[in-house]
Amino acid sequence: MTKIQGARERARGEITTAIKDEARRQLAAHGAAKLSLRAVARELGMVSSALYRYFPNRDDLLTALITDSYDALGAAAEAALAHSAEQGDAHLARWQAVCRAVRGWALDHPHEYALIYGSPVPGYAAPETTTGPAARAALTLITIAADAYAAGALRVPGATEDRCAGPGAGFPAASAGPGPDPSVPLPAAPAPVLVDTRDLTERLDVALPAAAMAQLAAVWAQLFGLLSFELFGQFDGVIAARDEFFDHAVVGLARTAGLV
Amino acid sequence: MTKIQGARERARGEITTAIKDEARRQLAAHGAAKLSLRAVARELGMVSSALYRYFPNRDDLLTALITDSYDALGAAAEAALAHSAEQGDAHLARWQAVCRAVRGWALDHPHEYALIYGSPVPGYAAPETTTGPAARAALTLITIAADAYAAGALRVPGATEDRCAGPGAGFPAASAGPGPDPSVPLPAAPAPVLVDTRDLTERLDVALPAAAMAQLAAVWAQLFGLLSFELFGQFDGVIAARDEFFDHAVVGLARTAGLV
DNA sequence: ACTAAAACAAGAGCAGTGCTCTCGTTCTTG
DNA sequence: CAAGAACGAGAGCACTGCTCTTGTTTTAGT
Repeated sequence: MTKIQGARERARGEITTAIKDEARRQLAAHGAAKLSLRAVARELGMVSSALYRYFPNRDDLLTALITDSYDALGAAAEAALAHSAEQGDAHLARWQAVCRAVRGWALDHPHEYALIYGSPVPGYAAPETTTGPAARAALTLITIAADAYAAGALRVPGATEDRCAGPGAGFPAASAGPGPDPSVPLPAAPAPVLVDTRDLTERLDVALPAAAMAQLAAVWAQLFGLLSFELFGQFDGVIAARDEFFDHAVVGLARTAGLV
Repeated sequence: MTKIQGARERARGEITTAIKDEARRQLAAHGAAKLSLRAVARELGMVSSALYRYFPNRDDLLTALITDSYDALGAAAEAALAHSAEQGDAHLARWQAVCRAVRGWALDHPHEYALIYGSPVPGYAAPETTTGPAARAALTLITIAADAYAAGALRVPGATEDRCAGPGAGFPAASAGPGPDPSVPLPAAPAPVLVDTRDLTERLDVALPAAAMAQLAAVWAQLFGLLSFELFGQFDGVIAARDEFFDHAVVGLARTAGLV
């Protein structure tokens, strides 16, 4: 009972990737909304109906492209983190490296970025299978924060006694000056949010206080606000120095995340 | 030579708004990508070709909807600011009111939000006419920051000597504690960014340092990262307490903007 | 008040789309 | 080797955005 199902399955795999490749090409050329099954089939030298043997409908082809995009973004983020970590970069430098990698991938694949972080296609709802790859990129920043927390280099909101509540060496508490210094004791997220983020830390199995995870969730979303504004033309005629603007904003995000 | 061009022009205006209303209805029902000129015409009891007398093509109808959406969002933000200001709210409270109003509008009109802040339609480029209404909502937060700056209640990045460089009463400088307190002297944006934002302050005619405007631009984009994540389903299964999460993130944004 | 010109609604038509069904053919497997 | 599944090809349906033509209505100039 050799499970080697030979030429047919192999051909099916090849044709499936060929379809996705051509679809990605059309995506980059004409955008997601104009992605046409017929055009993909025409370009591949097959008839449109034959394509339905591989993808039951257009939305399923889009789903495949979406999961692939999430995976590609996650891989880029993980590669950046690995490279930065093996160079012995500090936490902030790793954070910047990952953010730059995410932006780099987005700039290189604007249509795929729009596919996963832009407006969802109308009737289409992303299936459960996309949540895993979607979390992959976010997990890189989360692990950086968790590493910083373990090293005692993460400011955790709401921690008043010991501002740096990591299990490692304590962070020296700054004696408050005479004036109001609103930035020192960061306000913690309200309780319902902490419930959500505590659940999140357990599901992701990361050693991080719920308050820190709440900051990370907000920062993660805000990062894509920057990217979407840049990619969707909202900064046109407003910000010209895109690289510098992004880098500066990223250290601000690191600050709100509690990173040094 | 009375310029009263009577019934015809009036009818044209009425039909134009009727078309846009029906298009908005279809937008909310089936999404932007499925907006069909034929369906709009059918619902209005006219033939599809007659619609082209009012909008030369589908994209121009979309453009009209986009400008209307920007205007509606801007009006909502301005109304919230006016209402908050006449109640004598502090700067932070006004900031929260405007952000809540923006989110409220977005939640009430998700498809219109996706139209203006989601992925752009493929071949379509927003014309110049959209930049004005697009800036309207942003201007409300900018004026709040400018008011705070005038009142000496805005932390300006890079201002080391007098941390609060407003023309009003000085902000008491906190004596730095023994430990590193990274949050007190906020790093200013790099020079090329400041060039952009200085130009922006001049064009918008607001009395605000370039460094503060750079923070505002980043914060403005980040605000829509939060909204897009919520509206586009990126928070599904992650954050359940949406209101509290948003409110908490908004005060964080106010902090990075320098608001108290 | 009459006429030329502009604006208009309607219909037919074109090229394209997603998707379904049927028809032979080819490959896999018991 | 034969039953059955998978496959490519084609026709066809209902729909789309858009163009062109036709005849009617309203406006504007004399």
